[in-house]
Amino acid sequence: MTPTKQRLVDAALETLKQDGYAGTTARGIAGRAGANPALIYYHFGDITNLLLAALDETSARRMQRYEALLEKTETIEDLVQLARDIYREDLEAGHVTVLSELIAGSLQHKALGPEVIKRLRPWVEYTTRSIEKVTRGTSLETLIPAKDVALGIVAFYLGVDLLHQLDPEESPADRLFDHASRLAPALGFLANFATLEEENT
Amino acid sequence: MTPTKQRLVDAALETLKQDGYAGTTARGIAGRAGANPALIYYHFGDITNLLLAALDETSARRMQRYEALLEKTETIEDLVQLARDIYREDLEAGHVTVLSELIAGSLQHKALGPEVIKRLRPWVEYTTRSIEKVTRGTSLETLIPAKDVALGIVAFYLGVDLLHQLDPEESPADRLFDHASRLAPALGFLANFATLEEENT
Amino acid sequence: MTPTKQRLVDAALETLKQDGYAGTTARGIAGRAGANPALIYYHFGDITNLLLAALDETSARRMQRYEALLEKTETIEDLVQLARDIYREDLEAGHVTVLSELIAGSLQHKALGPEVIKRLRPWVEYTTRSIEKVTRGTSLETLIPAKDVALGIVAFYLGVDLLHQLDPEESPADRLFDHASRLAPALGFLANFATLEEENT
Amino acid sequence: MTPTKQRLVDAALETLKQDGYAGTTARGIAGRAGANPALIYYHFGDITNLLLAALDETSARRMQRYEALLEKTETIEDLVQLARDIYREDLEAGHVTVLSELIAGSLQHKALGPEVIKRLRPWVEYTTRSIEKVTRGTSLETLIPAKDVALGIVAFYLGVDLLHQLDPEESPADRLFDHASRLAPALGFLANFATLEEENT
DNA sequence: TATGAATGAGTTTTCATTCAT
DNA sequence: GATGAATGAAAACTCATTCAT
Repeated sequence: MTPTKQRLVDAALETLKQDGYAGTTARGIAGRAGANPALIYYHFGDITNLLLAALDETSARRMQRYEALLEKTETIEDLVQLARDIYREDLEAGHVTVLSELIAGSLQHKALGPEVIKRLRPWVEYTTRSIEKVTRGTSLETLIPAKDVALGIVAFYLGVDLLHQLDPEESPADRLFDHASRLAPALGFLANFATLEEENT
Repeated sequence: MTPTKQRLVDAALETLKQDGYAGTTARGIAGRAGANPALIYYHFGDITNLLLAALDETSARRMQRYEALLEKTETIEDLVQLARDIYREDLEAGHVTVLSELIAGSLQHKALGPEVIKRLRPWVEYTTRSIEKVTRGTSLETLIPAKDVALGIVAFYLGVDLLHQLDPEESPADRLFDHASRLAPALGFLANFATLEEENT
Repeated sequence: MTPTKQRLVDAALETLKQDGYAGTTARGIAGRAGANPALIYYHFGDITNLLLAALDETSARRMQRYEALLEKTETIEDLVQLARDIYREDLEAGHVTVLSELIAGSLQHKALGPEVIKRLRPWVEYTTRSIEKVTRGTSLETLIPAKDVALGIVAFYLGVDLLHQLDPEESPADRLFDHASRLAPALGFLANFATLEEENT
Repeated sequence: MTPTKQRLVDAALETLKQDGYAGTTARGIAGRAGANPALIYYHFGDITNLLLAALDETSARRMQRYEALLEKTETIEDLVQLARDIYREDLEAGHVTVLSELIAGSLQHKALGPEVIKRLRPWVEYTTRSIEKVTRGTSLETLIPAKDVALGIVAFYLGVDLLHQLDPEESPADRLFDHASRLAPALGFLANFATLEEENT
């Protein structure tokens, strides 16, 4: 990847984070990249392609990093910690904002939707795998399908990020993670109870 | 409110739902309302004001309706049902989409943010009250502050709506509500257990 | 028609004549009309629509005038004179240039072709009628179908105009009309001869 | 001529035929040639030069071929047949389209005009020679100057091609050539008659 | 209240062309 | 000879907004 192409990708990410999808223009991106707007079309064909390339890049980088973190995750307590680490990093870096802005924008630019879906799928799978890993062999495994929980968690991340865009002070996530950490051990107990319940049914 | 104003408000909501914040233009709204674009400026000053007026209206209507539903909500099981009813109605009517698009758009139009916050607050309060109502007197009351849970639930709704905009087929919420219904009774038990835990700490 | 709309139409015609299809731009037209380029889109939707509106107008004006001339045309000699009068007027006013440039441009803008065809048809019909009028009842009537000759004449006009665009000095038409005037009486004779020929076959 | 230059020339012709002058761009030509756009400037200086080189080439090829055909042309009937053969070949190969598009484009690019005139002249001369050859010694020789007729025929070819660009189905030429074949013998007779006429004047 | 016309700044995108390699 | 990157100008078109009526 040419240095200029890279700068355009970085600038596109930055612009999405700062100005949102509706505020992301070729001029804005090129300006931030210190490049000529025409280069966007030379390198990417159109703006949407650049935005998707940017999403690809940020996704690949994060996935690589988070796969490493998943390696070391074994227990539910670990998982809560992993979720919290990822949350912090993503929020600060604005990764989820890029995603939520592209989703919001996909109403206007219908072609965007399917492309974003493609790029969201690995994250749902990652989350599913994470859940399966720590619940495997425990009774939690049968309580709720990991994939459903995963989708719920992804939705939750997106929503929290929206709230954070709106009001960085009022972000509920930190406190919720505190509570989750506290309750994680109990979750194991609930699992057993739930299993008994089901057996009694 | 004159009929024209009303038509503009309705058209603004419809446009936000269909085309997203980035695709919402004066012409588009006026066209849908069968009105002259200049009327937007005559009646609302600018587009943003119209969008906020639209958010006000849809919020007021829903709040009135949902307050009534809350009246009849007494138990956790009722609450799960209430959550599910609201979710269905909101999703189908696109109420949450209006909100999430305005939040996404608030990155571009910075003045939008504070105004949206103001209009989001009643919903967090409503959710808080709902939780408090069904947990009052139970040990759940002390487990997690209702307001934190409420913010989490609002975030979850926003996120689910984003996913639904993206791919209406893959919406996770229905299945999650099923699981929640099933687990609601267990939640009561967890509450007691958690309380014991805390007493033991 | 608004004065501004009219000025845009006139400016579009003028621009097509002076700068050709490839040199016809929104700015150019608006500049000549002393109007804001955005008005083209306000009034006509896009440039192509304006060009077609211009073609409509110039066609309507000419058709009205030339119908009047046709009224007084009775003999072959009259017809040659009519052809010459129309040729002079069209060439000087650039009417045919508008047409030939739009035809040339229709290779680039494929949607243009069918629209131009529609607007060319009345001229072929006019020419056919003219020929039929002066040959009706004579043996020329059976010699060559009037419609074929008409299409040939339209083609000839277009070609002459192209040559005239290229080199106004070398235009062949004036001399050819002289020859035609001289030979017109002979044409009557040829007609009879041809008929005899056919009868002998 | 290097293979690349040749490919650029061929691609330029093809682009003119397919997309017209207004649709002919450096990228388009280079793309069709499988070459880098910069090569156009390396080899030809600018686009216009390439287009003229292309016109030169196609002209030279056709002229060589058509000179051979002229060798065998002796009578008026032969000439009508020659005209028809050339017409068919040119129309199918798009040779005349190249010419008419360049003429149409010369309104925009004023420098194009004189260059195209230069390259058109040999065709007028070729046509003049053709007419002179078959009329030499006959009374037709004095009827209309061959050069005037030649210009008229060239104009007609250009016009027919324009109509053919517009609507390949409605092309009038085939039928007109049929009529011309039929009437060619009569033309000889007209010639004599005309001569007598002139003598009587 | 309502409208049609108008505007200026902005949008995405394309273009011919240049240049370092 | 050939290439990929780059550029500045200009293209078509859109937008929020204003204003006279």
